[in-house]
Amino acid sequence: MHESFNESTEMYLKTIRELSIDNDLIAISALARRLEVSTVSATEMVHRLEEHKLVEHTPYKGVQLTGIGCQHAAEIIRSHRLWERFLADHLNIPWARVHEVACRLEHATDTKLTEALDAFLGHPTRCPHGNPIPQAGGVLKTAVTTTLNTLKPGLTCEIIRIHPESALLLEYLASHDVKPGNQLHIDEIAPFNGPIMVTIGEKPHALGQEIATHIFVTVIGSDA
Amino acid sequence: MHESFNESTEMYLKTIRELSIDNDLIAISALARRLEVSTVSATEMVHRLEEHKLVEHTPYKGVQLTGIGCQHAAEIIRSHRLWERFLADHLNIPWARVHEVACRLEHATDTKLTEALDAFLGHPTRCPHGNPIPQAGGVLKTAVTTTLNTLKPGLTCEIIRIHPESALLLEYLASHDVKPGNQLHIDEIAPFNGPIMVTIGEKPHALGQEIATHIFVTVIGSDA
DNA sequence: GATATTTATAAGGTTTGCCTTATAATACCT
DNA sequence: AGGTATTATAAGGCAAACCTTATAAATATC
Repeated sequence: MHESFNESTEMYLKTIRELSIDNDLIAISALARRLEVSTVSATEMVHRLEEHKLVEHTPYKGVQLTGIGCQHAAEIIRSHRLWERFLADHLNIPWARVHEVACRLEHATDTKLTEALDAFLGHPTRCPHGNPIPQAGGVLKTAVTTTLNTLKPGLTCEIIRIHPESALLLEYLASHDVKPGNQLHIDEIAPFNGPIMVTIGEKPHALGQEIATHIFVTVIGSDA
Repeated sequence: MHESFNESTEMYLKTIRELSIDNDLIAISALARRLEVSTVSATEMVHRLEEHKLVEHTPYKGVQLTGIGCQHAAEIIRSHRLWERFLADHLNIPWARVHEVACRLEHATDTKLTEALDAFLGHPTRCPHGNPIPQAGGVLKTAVTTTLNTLKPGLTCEIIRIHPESALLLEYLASHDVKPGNQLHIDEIAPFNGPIMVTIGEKPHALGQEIATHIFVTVIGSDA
């Protein structure tokens, strides 16, 4: 039970796990999009991963992680989120930046290091962006949340997590006070997939529909 | 002024700097040996580095770092040694292991992260193996030391640093109490490049000549 | 100065992960 | 059922860093 596969392999495993809810099938096209490679390249790589028994590919349907693949993906995500905590809490690196730094560190991190880091941090349960940190065994507990794009005006919510994360997205959200723990009121939703007008801490913000799919919240009240 | 070159490039730069005292010429064969690649591959790579103005190659003589190359090497070594301090002091990873872990982390570390880490650690000056941590500008101060293999029996020394480091070497040294700060008495030196018999904290140890070249000490006393 | 050793170069190969373009197979929709 | 869109495969290529084997050039040694 040692370390890492190579970085590319790890990125695929991690991305598949990030994109799938409950280990459902992920379209290779979606995977390719997120990894910023061509679908041909992604297909090729998926074949390689399949040979290593890390994923299963159902042609024309999608990919999903095998047990080993899933376990390994969890380890990468675990180390990623622990690093994020360290970077944010101890090195004072800005909330929006820790993600991309952790993206690099995660591939240089073996199990022993991950566990040492976890102990140092006092076994945190969530990353700075609100996402749960898988446990050493790969188990992950997710709170019941909704994405902002599914809600109606008049509701007040607490921001719980941002997912999936990306450097650009986090930078944008940080500049609009969209961070876990903050309260948000849905003022209005413009028609034709227009922006969602919200208030966060007295300040109004307009959030696009696509961005809203990354914002997980729990409803805590209603105007009515 | 951004980040890293690729890992391979960084390994070459770092190794050249580690092997050279005072930026003197390093034989490509020595470089190849340390990097565990063929001399042909090392030569090839040196040409590539030369094109990027990171090294200068004098045929049949050796390589040396250019200003930029040297600066970059210093940054890698800086981050390496800072990581070692973090791993040893905060994560309680064993003295002999931190080197190889840091070897991976260093390539995932940019200048901002390095500086944040430096501040967190309180600007340490030496790694756990006694080697000086280059300053942000690349400046490095080395204490006046001798390697153990150059000394005569009857001398008492303080172990100052282990250099160059490698996982195997450190593991061996750790098991023989050869660590910076410890005192060492040279009991006897066997003929024909035989082992150096020493006493460290009441316990006798036999150290090979090659190993002795990695042990830097200062003489603090003599039997006579 | 001749020989042995070290160093450099040339030629051809491998692996990994990516690319593009083109075509074939399947799925989805009306 | 037919047409469009998606997905898969085939073919050919590229760059980086390695490899081996063979030969040539420079240096070191006797």
